[in-house]
Amino acid sequence: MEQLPTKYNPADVEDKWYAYWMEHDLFKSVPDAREPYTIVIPPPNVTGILHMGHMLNNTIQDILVRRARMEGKNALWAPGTDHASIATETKVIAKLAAEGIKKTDLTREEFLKHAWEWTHKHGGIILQQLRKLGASCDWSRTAFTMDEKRSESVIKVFCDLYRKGLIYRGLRMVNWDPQNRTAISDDEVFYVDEQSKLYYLKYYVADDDMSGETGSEEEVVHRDADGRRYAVVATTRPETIMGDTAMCINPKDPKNQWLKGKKVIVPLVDRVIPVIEDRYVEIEFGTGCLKVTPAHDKNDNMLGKTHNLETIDIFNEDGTLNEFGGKYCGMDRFEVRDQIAKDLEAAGLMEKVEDYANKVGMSERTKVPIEPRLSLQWFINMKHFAEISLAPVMEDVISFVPEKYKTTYRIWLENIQDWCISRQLWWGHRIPAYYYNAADGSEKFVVAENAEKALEMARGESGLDLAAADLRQDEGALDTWFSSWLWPITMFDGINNPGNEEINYYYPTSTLVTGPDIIFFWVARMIMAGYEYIGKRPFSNVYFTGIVRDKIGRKMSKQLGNSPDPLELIATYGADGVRMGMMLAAPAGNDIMFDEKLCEQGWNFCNKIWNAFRLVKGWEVADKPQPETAAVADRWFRAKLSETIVEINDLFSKFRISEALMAVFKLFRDEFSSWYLEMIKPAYGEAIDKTTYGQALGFFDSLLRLLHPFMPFITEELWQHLVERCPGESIMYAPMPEAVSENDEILAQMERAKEIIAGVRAVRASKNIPPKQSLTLCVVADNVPALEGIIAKLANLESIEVVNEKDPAAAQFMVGTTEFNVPLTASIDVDAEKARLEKELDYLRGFLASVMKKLGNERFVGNAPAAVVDAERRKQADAESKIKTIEETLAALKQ
RNA sequence: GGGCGUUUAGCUCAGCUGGUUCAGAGCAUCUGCCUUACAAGCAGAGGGUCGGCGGUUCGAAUCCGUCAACGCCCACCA
Repeated sequence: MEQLPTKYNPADVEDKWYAYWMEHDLFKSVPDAREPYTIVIPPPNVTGILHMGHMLNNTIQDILVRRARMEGKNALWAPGTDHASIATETKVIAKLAAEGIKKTDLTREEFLKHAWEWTHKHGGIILQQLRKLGASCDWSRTAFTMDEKRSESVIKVFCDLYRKGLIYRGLRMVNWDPQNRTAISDDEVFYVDEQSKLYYLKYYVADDDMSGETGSEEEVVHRDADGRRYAVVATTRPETIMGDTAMCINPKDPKNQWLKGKKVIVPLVDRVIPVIEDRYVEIEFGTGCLKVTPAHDKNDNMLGKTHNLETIDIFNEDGTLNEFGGKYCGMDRFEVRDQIAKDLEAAGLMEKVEDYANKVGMSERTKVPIEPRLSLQWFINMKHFAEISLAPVMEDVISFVPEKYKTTYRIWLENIQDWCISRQLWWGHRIPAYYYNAADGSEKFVVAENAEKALEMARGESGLDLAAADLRQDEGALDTWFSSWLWPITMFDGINNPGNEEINYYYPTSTLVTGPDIIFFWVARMIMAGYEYIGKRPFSNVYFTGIVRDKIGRKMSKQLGNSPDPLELIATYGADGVRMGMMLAAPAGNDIMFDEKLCEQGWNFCNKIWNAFRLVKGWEVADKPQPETAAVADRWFRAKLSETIVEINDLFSKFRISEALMAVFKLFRDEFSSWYLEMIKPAYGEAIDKTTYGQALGFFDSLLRLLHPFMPFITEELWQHLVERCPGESIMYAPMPEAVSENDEILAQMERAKEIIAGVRAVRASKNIPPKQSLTLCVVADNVPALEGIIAKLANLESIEVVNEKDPAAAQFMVGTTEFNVPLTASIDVDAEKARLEKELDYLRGFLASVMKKLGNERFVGNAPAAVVDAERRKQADAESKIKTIEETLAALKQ
């Protein structure tokens, strides 16, 4: 053991132990009689790569699962990936584009071939990366949202919900992503502030009799040089005027009363549209006149429905204008905006242009502005799901950590909108709807698990002798979240094979660890699916992690380049160091300010553990009696360990994982290394007794086990070398240490002894006395402090003496109300000592005054609980005693 | 516009149902040490009127009100 290097090198051990764990199938779980502990991984995008968010998230999951395993539970961490419909399709399109291939030139089959190639090439890289982190997933179960079992489940669920009437097809305003040419759900839209323009357009009155102003003086009537009257409409989207089918005013708007019942002419387009009235229009905004484009705005669409307006869709799927765009046909919507502004200006139809700050809805995936668009899509009626999923969370059947997300969850459910689940994409689960022409020529459809069944149904419903070729399957795919919401169920094949052994055993899962950004997308919907299909919660706890930010609080992003490469971090600091760094920065529920220095701290700690191990294993062991100090040290550390275990258990129960890590960290570094090991350390060149050595190894073993969930690699390495182990044995299955009886007395004695030792050390520091020079400690009291031997050893004292008289020439310090003197050979600096004591005295007198003030207050003494009053009396006595001692010392110094 | 949350040491945070864990931890800083495991370390030390103001109370970092700053979520007036 002596030849162990003084520095810990993670690279020497990490891959070795991961291979060992795999080789011995130690991550594997099958149902048995033990209590299960299940975590399903939030499936990362199949072609994604590891980022810091994954590091945090997966470190937490691994800590929880490793701990559960050591607590004797049958722990399973089930891994897998998500096909990420829109994200992957976007990437594949980009890759093909780089090769000069357009998606539109490919057939569905050809495109999917490319997509699968891409998936196989990049798929699962992220899972390989997780192994570097030490993730103890049962890889034999690796699932994919688009593999056979999961796909079958998704289609089944779609058909089932359709038959239950919870899925319907409808023509609705949806968020259209013109780049990917697909609808997306409301949740996939994000709004950005944009500095844009507000264009004021002139809408001339049709068939104007040019009569003078009638009505009130408040009316605002515009006239051109010829006296023709026009209304002014403010809009941010002049390019949509081709789709205008009305102008709308508020019936109560005094400015615009004169427009009532009139018709106006759409500028440039020259189409005549009616002026309608609706209270929806804000009188104060712009001119109070609103152009209504029912095809291209959600609210306009509502107006259109109310007022029976015509709907003119002027856009193609890709955001260019169609034939209704007239001369702008074929141009992109934003080009048209610029061009039409110029044309309006030239035609004298633009009153003015103002700067205007507004928000624009963007597609989360492609970052292009979404286009509200009327289209036929598939929806889930969410009312039913909201009903079954609200109570469990509000009543803590499923507990959210931190709790604040309960409110977020409730509000979302209370305002829930139907979920648009169809996407005009190819990469994903294809919608199992089949269209055919009925006898009257109209298009009908059936929903079925497969084409054969669909054909059968279509024949039945139509009465026609349809052939397979007469059916056309819906071209669209399902929203990715429509498969993810089943993840905790389909992981155990609970849809295809309800009530199977695995679903019965592993479901409900224990804890879900995820980010609050997908609380609606995923967490809420899993709860819905869980209750709908299993009738039980999908998980007991949801732990929401924070967002990983850089040390100055910016979100990590590729653009900023402020996101470190996780694998490089692991290469530099070791997985254990990085895991500790992540956890140190991650208090529950807060965003984490990641600083690489924390990983360094993690590695430093590994080094500390390593060197403590070198020390202990380097001792020569002899068969000789145990010294009293070592026996005391053993009793004390046993109590300290128990105390910390209780604390850690409590912290884990509250998911305060970073605090639990801090507790183990301090236990190891401060209590074990700095105190315990120093207490039992044999004198130079001497051997340690067998008893103490065995106890020290036992403590080391316990500490490694406590640390293992946080730092799996170094703990396995050292645990294996601590004593002889059998092949296949692993700390992964060593039981988590449990608290034995606590011994409050020795803990208190030790805390006092530490203060005394620190007092002597402070004297050494201030007087420049080398640690090697032994000293005498005088106690101005009736007896020697407890744990005398320990104090003498750690403070390097040749004796501890009880004295009645204080020694004015000695260095002095107090612990509690007891005074200690350290006689010195050299004379002390009287002035400095006086100044120090005066300062102390000032503080104590102030403190005493505040205590006396309280005790002098009748209402305090009368109203406060007796225990509190007693405590104040004790403070008083202590302070008085200390003051007396210091005054005496000062008096002695002045002589 | 609506809601939620945050504000405590230079930084990141802990302080639950008011009073001996009440002003704490880690990091950073300063001082001294290459002490026979570790200088990636050890031993000491300094540092905050707990965002402002008001209130309740014998007593407030803690409860209430109010203001301010910041963050997040939802909605989306063209």
